[in-house]
Amino acid sequence: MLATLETARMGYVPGWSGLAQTTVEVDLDVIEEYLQEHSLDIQHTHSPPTPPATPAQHPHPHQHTSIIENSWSGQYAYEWRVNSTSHNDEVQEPTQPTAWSSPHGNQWEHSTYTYEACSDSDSQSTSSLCVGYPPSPTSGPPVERRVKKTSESLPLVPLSGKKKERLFHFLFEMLQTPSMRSCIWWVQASSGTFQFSSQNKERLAQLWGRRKGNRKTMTYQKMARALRNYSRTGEISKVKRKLTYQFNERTLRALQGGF
DNA sequence: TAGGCTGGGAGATATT
DNA sequence: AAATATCTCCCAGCCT
Repeated sequence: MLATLETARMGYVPGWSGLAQTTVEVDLDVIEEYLQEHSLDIQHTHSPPTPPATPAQHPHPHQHTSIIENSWSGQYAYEWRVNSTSHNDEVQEPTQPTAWSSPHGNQWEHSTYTYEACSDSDSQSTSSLCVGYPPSPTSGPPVERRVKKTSESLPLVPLSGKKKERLFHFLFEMLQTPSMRSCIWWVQASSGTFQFSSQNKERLAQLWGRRKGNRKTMTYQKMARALRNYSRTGEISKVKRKLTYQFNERTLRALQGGF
């Protein structure tokens, strides 16, 4: 378990490279149960790597696999260290799970939980993004809007006290999680453009709500409202394309750890 | 018509 | 304790 935690926070989980192209469905009940019972414990149930498959041809819709849960200890300010310099355009190559560290050498803990695979018809293009990776540069340049407080609010530097995980952290983490690609994926990783699955966006929202410990169910609509608030700070902007948003450059760099 | 987008605004909670 | 930040929640209206 410790080894798993260690490898997770080091940005590597065995078996991930093979999971990268698996389209899965999040079983939120399992996640919820897990989160309730093992908020910090590790449960790494990893499925054998499966060959790339589009949702339509997904062979094992209930296959178990693992994703990373950032339990967000909140003890220290954070700084992302994501190996991102090799981002491909259009497609996010299977990458290592997000890992971040505090300036004190502490790193956010990750735990893994099990969930079941899912299919998403809407993400076919998407999943093909994952497997065949058709380009989707049509999203065009980000829409610049409103006043920006920009990255003043971005925790690039050590902060004192505790910090809660923010939505864009969560989204970035999900984007780094290959098995979440049925819910969210990079349209153009190099530009920070990402898209939600119209079919699984609610699942992702629910996952966010549960991570935050909300009493009521989080919905995509509410999550999107929070995303729109980011347009005021400039951290994320809406792209003129359905369910598509874009991290601004500084936010993306900060998340990637590249300056 | 449905699904998605937008923005106002009040309220809750965490952080400074 | 007060101010501020960051959502959360609901709503109405618009767009495609």
